[in-house]
Amino acid sequence: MRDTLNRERVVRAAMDLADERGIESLTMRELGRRLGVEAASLYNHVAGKDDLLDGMADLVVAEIDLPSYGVDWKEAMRRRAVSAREVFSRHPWAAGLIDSRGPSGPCSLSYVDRVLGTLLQAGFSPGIAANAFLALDSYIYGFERQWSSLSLGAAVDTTEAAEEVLAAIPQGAYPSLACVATDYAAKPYGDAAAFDFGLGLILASLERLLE
Amino acid sequence: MRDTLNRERVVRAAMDLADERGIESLTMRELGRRLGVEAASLYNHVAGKDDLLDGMADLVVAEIDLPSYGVDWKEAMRRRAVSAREVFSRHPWAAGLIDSRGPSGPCSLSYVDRVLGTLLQAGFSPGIAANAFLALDSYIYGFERQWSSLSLGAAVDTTEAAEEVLAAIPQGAYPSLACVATDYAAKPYGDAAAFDFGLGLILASLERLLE
DNA sequence: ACCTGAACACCGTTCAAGT
DNA sequence: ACCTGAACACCGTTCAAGT
Repeated sequence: MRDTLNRERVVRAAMDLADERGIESLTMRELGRRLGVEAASLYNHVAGKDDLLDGMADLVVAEIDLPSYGVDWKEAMRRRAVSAREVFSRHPWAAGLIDSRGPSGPCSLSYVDRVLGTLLQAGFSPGIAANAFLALDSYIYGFERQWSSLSLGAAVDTTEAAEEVLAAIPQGAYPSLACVATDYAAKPYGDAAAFDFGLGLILASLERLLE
Repeated sequence: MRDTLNRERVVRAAMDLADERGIESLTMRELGRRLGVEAASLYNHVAGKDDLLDGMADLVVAEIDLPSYGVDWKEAMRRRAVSAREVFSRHPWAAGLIDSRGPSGPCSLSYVDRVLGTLLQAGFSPGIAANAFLALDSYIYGFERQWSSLSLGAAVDTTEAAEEVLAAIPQGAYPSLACVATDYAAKPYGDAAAFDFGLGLILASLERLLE
């Protein structure tokens, strides 16, 4: 259909398919169907499914805002963390895909270099910079998957989700969980706010390390 | 073979298979082969592959040491975090499996309840306890996958890994990455030490929140 | 140069038939 | 009660054949 197929269009279509129907629905055959072509034709533009997944991972990393060298290190780390979380929220399959494949693509490498560069420039030693990077990315990559695994399935708003939890709990069992869920139902918050809380904890401690 | 098959044995064998050959090698047919039985026979003990994966997730959570109520909250959080990381290191497929399925099993629920209970008892408000829990678990669940995605593939010791990185980098590109890798090659550290660093950052900030 | 059709080895799952 | 054999609808991938 419309113009001829190429690698870029194939990878983009794969990302859309994964976004809409989940990564487990991403199938060479289904992707071909969506592009109006047989599955076998995709092999003219992509070496195989592995290559397709590599392409998706690299395009996702490219969506994350890189820290610009000018700004304060803490603000730079905050911005790129927030940007990464938004990307992982748009593409729930992305975090798992990236860290099952390692930072191989050129986008990933310059991402790593920029983050480490910002930390070194701020005055962290190479060893601490590496550790700080790992701590931040562990949190960043872990957060969205943790968040979405907690908010159970189909609940429309977050208060409803908390009430679902409460309803599913046997009376009296899990009192602390019930207490927290009740509190949450009264004043719910979103994933952006929750993410900021944990991010602030890590950044505050890093700042103290610098003094 | 040896005795008759049952759900427990099937789930354990699935975990062993996933540990040894990767979660993507876990196949009903391969699992049957390993148990000396046709794939179809497994359906006598397990409702399907989804049920099998649920069983694996629950057994993994059961391997994590629960905090005992007696000890100081910070020490309790540290212990359960270290225990969880060890479990995820033994079972690299576990973190992804658990947070793609949500905390449904009874083991997961008492795990959540105990952690929240410890935080509430320490004096955190329900809202802060929930946020602290989420921050800690995002880090814990994210760490091992991040770590193993960084240490590229086949390097025997960690120094060798760093040298591999350096060799793969085009001369002069990625200077900060090269700097950190060189430093790491001189004095490498293990995953346990790296995990402790980030964990300490989060716990220290939480402690300050309590004052 | 790109696409199709058919094939191959592999999945998860069901079900009648055996013991 | 548990297992087998065969079948079904689905995978990823290859390759000769078409245009």
